[in-house]
Amino acid sequence: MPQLNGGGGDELGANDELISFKDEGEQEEKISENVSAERDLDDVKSSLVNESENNSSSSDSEQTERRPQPRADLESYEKAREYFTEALRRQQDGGFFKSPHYPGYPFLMIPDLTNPYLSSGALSPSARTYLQMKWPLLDVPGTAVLRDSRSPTPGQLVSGRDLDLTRSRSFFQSNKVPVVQHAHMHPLTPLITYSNEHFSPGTPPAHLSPEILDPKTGIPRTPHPSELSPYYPLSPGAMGQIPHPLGWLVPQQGQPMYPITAGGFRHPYPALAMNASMSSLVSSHFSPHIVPHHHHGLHQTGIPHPAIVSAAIKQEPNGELSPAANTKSPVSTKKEEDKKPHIKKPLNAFMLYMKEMRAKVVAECTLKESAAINQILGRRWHSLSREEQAKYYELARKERQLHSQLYPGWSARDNYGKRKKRKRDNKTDSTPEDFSARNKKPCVQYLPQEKMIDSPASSHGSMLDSPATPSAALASPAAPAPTHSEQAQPLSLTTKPDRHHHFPLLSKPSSSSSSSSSSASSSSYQPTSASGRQSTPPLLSRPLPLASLHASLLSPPSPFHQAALHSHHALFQSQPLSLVTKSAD
DNA sequence: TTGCCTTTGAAGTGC
DNA sequence: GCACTTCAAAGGCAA
Repeated sequence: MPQLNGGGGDELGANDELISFKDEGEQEEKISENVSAERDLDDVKSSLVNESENNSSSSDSEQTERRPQPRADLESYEKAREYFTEALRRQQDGGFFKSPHYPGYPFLMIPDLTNPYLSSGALSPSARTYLQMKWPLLDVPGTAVLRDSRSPTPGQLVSGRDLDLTRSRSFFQSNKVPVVQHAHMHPLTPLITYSNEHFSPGTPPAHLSPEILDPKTGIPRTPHPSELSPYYPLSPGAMGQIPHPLGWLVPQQGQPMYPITAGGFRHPYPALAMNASMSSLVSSHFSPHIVPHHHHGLHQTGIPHPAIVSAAIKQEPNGELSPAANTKSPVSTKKEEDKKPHIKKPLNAFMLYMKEMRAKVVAECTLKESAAINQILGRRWHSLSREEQAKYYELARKERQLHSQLYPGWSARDNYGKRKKRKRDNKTDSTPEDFSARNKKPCVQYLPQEKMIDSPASSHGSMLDSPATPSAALASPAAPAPTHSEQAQPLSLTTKPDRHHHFPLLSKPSSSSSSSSSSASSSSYQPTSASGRQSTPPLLSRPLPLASLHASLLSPPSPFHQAALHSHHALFQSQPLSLVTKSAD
C-alpha cells in the first residue's frame, strides 16, 4: 500500500492522501452518507419489522411513524455539513493539510475523530490521546476549523445544551466527565462539544505548544497538567516509569508521561519507546518542543484511561495498582484481585470505528438502540474503503501495542469472567432453522440471485477493504507484525497487480467459527495466494446476519467497492452456491 | 438493577 | 491449526 509506505514518497503519498481527504466527492459522500444512514435505518427497521411481522402487521404507516427525524433536519444537516466541509477545505487549502506528517496516518479525519469520542458527550481520553499522539499537529486545523467555523454563528451552531457543556468544562478539568447524551444530536454537535470539551474556542490543544491559551483571557499560559491527556494514565502510586511509545510525547527530561505500575513495568522500554513507525511519526515532523512538559510525575488529568475500569482507582486515589497481589496469601490475593483494576481490552478497529461513528449515526437518525446502530455501523464498516479501514486497523494496532506496553502482564484472559457470563442459551445447539428464527428473518429469499452472488463481496466488504498490515513502515520492526493487522487486500487482485505479495496475508488464521470450512469467500480471496492455505477471512468468521446482508446489498457500494464487487463477482461465480447456502442459514 | 441485544476484531481455550 | 468463546463500546429495553 504505497500510501502507507513510510519510506520515500512521503510527500507524494501525503499528497495522495490529501487529495483523498480533500476529495471533492467528500461532500457528496457526506450527503450520500445521510441518505445511506436513512437507508440503513430503513433497512434495520424493515428488518426489525420483518422479524416481527409474524406477530405484528406493521403497516407502512407505522414504519413511517418510526422513521427518524424529519427531512428538515436532514436539510439543515446538509447545509451545516457543507458549511463545515467548505470551511475545512479552506483550511486545508490554506496549507494546514498540505501533507500528512505521518504517512501511516494519512487519513486526516479530524472531523470524524471528533465525533466518536464524543458519543457520550465527552471526548474520551483515548480520543484525545489519539489526537495528541497521532496527529499532534494535524488537529490544529481541525481545531482551527472548529473555531473558525463556529465563530461566525456561534449562537446558531451551539445549542443551549452545548453551552451548558461549555459551562461545565470545569467538570472535565476536575476529572468529572459529564456524560451528556444528545438525544437529537445536531450534526455539528460533535464538533462543538469536542471543542467545548477539549478545544474550547481560542484554546489550542495543550500538546501543540508548551503553553496554551487561557480560555478566559486568551493569554498563553503553561498548561495545567489536568489539561493534558495521557494515554493510559495510571494512578501515580507504586508506579514505575515508562517512556511513552511515541517518543515525541515523552517529556524530554525524564519526566514520566505514563507512569505505570511497578509490577507492570520492570524497565523502561527505550526500544519500544520508538519503533520504526513511531520514529517516522516523530522524525522531523514533531520536534520535542511541541511536547508539553510535565513537571511532576503525577499523571496529568487523573482521568483514568478507558481501558481501566477500576473501583480501586476510584477508591484509591493514590492508585495502588498492585499487580503484586499474586505474591500474597490466597485470601488477600482475592481481596487484591477485587481491588485490582479492571484493565479493559484495547479496542479493536471496529470498536474504534464504532466509537467514532456512533454519534454520527445517532445524529443522522433517531435510533438510540445500540443494537440497531451497531448493525448500521457494521454495514458501514464493510462499506468503508480500504484506506479508511486501514486507519482504524492501524489505530487499533497502536492501541494494542501501547496497551501491551503499559500492561505487559495483562492478558485478555484476565477479563474473562469479569462480566456476567453471557447467556448463551441454545445458540450452539440450535438448528439453523432455530438460528434464523431466533435471530434474523431470512432475507436471502428476497434477493435476486445475482445479488446473492455478489453478496459476499458486499457484505464482506471489510474483507475487501480491510487493510493489509497497515504498512511495512508502520509495522514496527521491534513489534512483531501482529496477525490481527494482517488483513487481506483482495482488491489488490484486481487493481493492484503488484500487490500480490500481500496475498500471504490472506492466510490470517481464522479467529472463529462457522463459515470457514465451506466459505466460498475464503477460497476466492486467495485465488493466487502463495500460501495456498485455505484461510477464513475474518469477516466470514461468523454467519452474516441476513438482515445485514440484505441491507448491505442495498447499500450502494463505493466506487472502490464496485470495483471490488465486480472482481469478486467473477471470483464468486465459481462458488456461488456455498455462499447462498451460507447466507440461507 | 441487571443482562441482552448487535456489530467486528482480538485473543484465549480446548481439542 | 481449527473451532469456539469471551470481551471490548453503547444505550435502549425487558425481566
